[in-house]
Order: sequence, then C-alpha cells, then structure tokens
Amino acid sequence: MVKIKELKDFNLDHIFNCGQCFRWVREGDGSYTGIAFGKIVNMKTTPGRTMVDLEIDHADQDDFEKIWKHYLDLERDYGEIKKQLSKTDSVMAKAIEFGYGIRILNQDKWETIISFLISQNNNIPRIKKCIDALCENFGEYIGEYRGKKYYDLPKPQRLSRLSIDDLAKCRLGYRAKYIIETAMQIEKEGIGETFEYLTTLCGVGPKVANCILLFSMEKADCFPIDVWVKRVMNQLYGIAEEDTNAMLEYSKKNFKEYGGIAQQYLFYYIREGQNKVDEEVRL
DNA sequence: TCGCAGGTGGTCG
DNA sequence: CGACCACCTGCG
Repeated sequence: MVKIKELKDFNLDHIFNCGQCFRWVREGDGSYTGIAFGKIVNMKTTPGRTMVDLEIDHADQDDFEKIWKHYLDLERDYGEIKKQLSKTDSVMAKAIEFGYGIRILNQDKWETIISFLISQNNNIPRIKKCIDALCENFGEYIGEYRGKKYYDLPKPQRLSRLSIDDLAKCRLGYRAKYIIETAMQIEKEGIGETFEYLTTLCGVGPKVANCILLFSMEKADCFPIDVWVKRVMNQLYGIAEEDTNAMLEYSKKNFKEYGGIAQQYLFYYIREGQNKVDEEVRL
C-alpha cells in the first residue's frame, strides 16, 4: 500500500469516467480497481474537493515511482492549465468547475489502440465487455486480487495469429477484422507515434488516432471530435455539427497546446452533467 | 421492431 | 475529394 498526500486537482470519478479508459471498475466504497502495465491495484482517496490523499493498494513505492506517478499524470500542474483554460470563455470555466479533478492518463499505447478501435460506433458497456473478453480469452494470466482473476490484454503477436472465427466469442462484430489487421501491421512495423502513421492502421480514422495520441502519447493538443464533442461545441459555441474543421480551429486558437485536456472537460461536462447546457452559459 | 451507440472504409459523382 | 452508407451487436 502506497499513500500519496495532498493531491490537488484530482478526483477518481472524474478520471475514470471521462471516457479515456475502459478497464477500471468502481467498487461500493467509491474506490476503483483496475489494471495497467500488468499491475492490478485498487485506488481510493479521502473525501474533499480541493485536496485529497490517495491510497494505492497492492502497490509499493517502487511501483508508484515507476508506473502510477506517470500513469496518473501527477507531474503535470493542472492548476495552471485550468487557470489558463478558464480564461478562454465562460463555458470552459463552467466545464472545468464541473470536472475539476480530471487528469489525462498516460496509458499503454497498444491497449489504447485496441480500446479505441473497439469504441467506434459502439457504446461504453459493450466496449468494456469486448475488452474484458479479449483479455480473458487470449490474455496472459496476471494474478488474483480480492478474489478475482485478472488477465492482461493480449499482445500484437498473439492477436495477429487469430482468425475472425477465433475472435467471434469476443463479440467484436466487424471490428474483429480491424484488430487482426492492426495487430499484424504493428507486429511488423512497431507503433508509430504520429497522426499520419496511426491513420494507416486498419480501422483507425481521425477520431481514434487523436484519442490514441492524447491518451497514450502525451499529445495534449490533440482534439478528438466525436458525437458528444460535436454536440457540445454546437450547443456552447454555435458551431455547425458537421463542421469539424471549425471545431479544430476553435480549439487551436483558444485552447492551444491544451486542446485535448479542454476536450475532456467539455466531454465530461456534456456527458456526465445535465446532458445539455443551460441557456445562461451558452456563448 | 427498429433506431442507435464515443467512426471508418468503400464506393460513388 | 466530398458526400453518402453499410456495418456487428445488444439494449431500450
């Protein structure tokens, strides 16, 4: 068990429910159990809005320094980012107030590719089921924690050797083909870290590529545009829903190097908030 | 029963 | 090169 004292701008519900990850489960006590980089842990914080203490169970100080500190993006000063973004407009200020504890996780690249490949034209409960099925059917056994067995996400060289039939039990639908093809390409070429490279992968378009860059390659300026972001940018800023170019320009001009972080505040606000925006905050 | 869900690839004009 | 449109699956 590791304890980290006095974290600011940190809330587990915000972090694990803002749509960036799919493998963390909320427990009855408000803690989260999950797996990343082959380690199973449970995270829990003390109550509080401005400052909390974090407990990571099933981890030691060494794990914290090597894995969790960076995974949770604790080196980054969100206070400063929030201050800067809040100044851009009143809508963003409101979204930040709502999702004050969001942090962009630094996730495993391969896991992020697979996760967002599966996410396309899909809903969150089913995305989670698909990923769990991949792990349980084809992933390496990692260990048992609090009575539950955990399996890692299968590596590219494992998935590349599977057939569509093999993957049928994972209920991936037409995405099964994308996963096999992408696994084969990455086994051969490794993982490139640019938008141009990622969009050469089968099943990876602009939205998924930007999610991969933002959530696993430290590109905080990448601005993934999905239906929710279209919705919120339309409601808040009056940009036409089909005009993704105008949205990208808005982000670049106003949110600058923190476009991706701004996107997360907006996404969480529209998704977890009242699901539509009050007249008063609309610009 | 049918539309829809955190898009993308293929196919037209 | 932009505008459709089909697509696995499960849920309401």
